[in-house]
Amino acid sequence: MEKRLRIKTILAAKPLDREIEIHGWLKSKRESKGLAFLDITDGSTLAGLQVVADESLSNFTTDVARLTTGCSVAVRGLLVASPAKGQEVELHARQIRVHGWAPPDSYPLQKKRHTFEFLRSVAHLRGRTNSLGAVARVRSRLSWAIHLFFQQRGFFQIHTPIITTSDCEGAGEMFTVTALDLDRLPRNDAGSVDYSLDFFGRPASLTVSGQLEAESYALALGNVYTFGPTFRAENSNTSRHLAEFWMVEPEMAFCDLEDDMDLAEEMLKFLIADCLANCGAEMDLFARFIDKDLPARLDNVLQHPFVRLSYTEAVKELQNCGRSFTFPVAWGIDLQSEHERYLAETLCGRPVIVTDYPQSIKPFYMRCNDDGRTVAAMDILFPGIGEIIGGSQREERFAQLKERMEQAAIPLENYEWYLDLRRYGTAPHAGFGLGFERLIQFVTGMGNIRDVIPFPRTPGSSTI
RNA sequence: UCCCCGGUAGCUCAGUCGGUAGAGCAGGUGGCUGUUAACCACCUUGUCGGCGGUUCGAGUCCGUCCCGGGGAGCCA
Repeated sequence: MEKRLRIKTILAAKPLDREIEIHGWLKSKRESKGLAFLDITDGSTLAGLQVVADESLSNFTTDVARLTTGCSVAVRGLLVASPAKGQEVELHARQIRVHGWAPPDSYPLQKKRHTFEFLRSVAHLRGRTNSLGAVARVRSRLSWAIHLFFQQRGFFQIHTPIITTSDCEGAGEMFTVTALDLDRLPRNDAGSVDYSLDFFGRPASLTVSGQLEAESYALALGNVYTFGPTFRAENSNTSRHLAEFWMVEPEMAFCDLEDDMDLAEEMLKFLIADCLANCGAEMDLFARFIDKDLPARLDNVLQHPFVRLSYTEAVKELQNCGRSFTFPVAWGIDLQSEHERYLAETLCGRPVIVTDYPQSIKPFYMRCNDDGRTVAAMDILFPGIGEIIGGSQREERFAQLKERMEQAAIPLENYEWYLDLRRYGTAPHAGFGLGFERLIQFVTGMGNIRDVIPFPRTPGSSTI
């Protein structure tokens, strides 16, 4: 007898008229006289397996009749073709053992639709629902597909540090990491905290980006990528922001902005296509229950080249489109959500890459263009979700980089190592950052980023 | 952080002009040899987010705080 067969395997192989054993959770139960139909899922796939139980089971009245949604069971029986509509095969139980009960007066999940808002309050259980389980499987697949994409192309994964002692990485508020006793902080003569007594002998934080460290290894191994957690202490309360999220950051030596954009576009299309090919059941669920337009929107991304337009062109389009925006458009301003939405959704109707932003609104490490007022930056804007990728060609020229850092008041003493990359064997290089959860949002159609990560961290909220 | 909306049974929600609490689902009991969100009958379930105020009377009106959602800013 086959033990511990997973339902995904059973539904694919359909080992008919064989005795098998499954383990899973009861999704729903339907009873007639002396007969019960149990829908069992084990998490391996969206679909459940129908188990047919009758009174000949020794524990039919003592156990089987008392089963409710959420109970975990082991079922041993014969897999047969189903005589009724709705499923191809079913398992005729010869033995049912209860692993664990789920008292219905306290178990929060019911045989009905719950709001995502409610499910967030039971984050430790919500993976058992169809939709959140599907999100978890898609997330896992996308994670794997990211490694596939880069490894197939000869990129090396670099584990950049989670704890950083760079004062400023130019990407938002940081979480402090300390081993000091916060109730009894050591002070120096000036009255400020004496970090020389802290664990690292200097201030430390959680990383807001692995880019700078990735640059170091790009200038050693050529093509590298990072994929790990990232932390921002911004007080952002939106459906697109987390305090802890996962970011993918490729970095390539001997690579310009054009190559960077090509890679980003190829990667996004690869990831979407991979998900459609390998998570069919989950994608069908999202199309049915989450967003009816999802298949068309994904197909639209796959079928067309992304529109590429410079910031200067984008500003002209926005000024001449005849719309009045809440934030007026002028060359030099940062594009607002309403502007980005117009570009991606109305003007182009597909992903747009906006390039060559004004130097004044972008970080110091982006490469200055020959015009002296723009930098070789690119943002990829997706319809419905906004910025999903931000990238640039990096400033590889020592003098120009040092000047930009001084202008931006970056403490050079902490970045000598970064300047060394330009002092010794510098090379043109470029990279970008992809917000992993935003990608999952786009692929699944899920509206709130808190529902595409198992245990979301947001301002004022990190239950579990 | 700002703007808007919301918080009523385990869940999803209704609750009129201020007059004393409702439905569906879930759960329980019974019925039905094959159900598919099973069905039929009956039954159970309340700190109306907290505190304060107005009123003869507050789920309803006012103030305030807490929590959640949507949007904005910032970003990925």
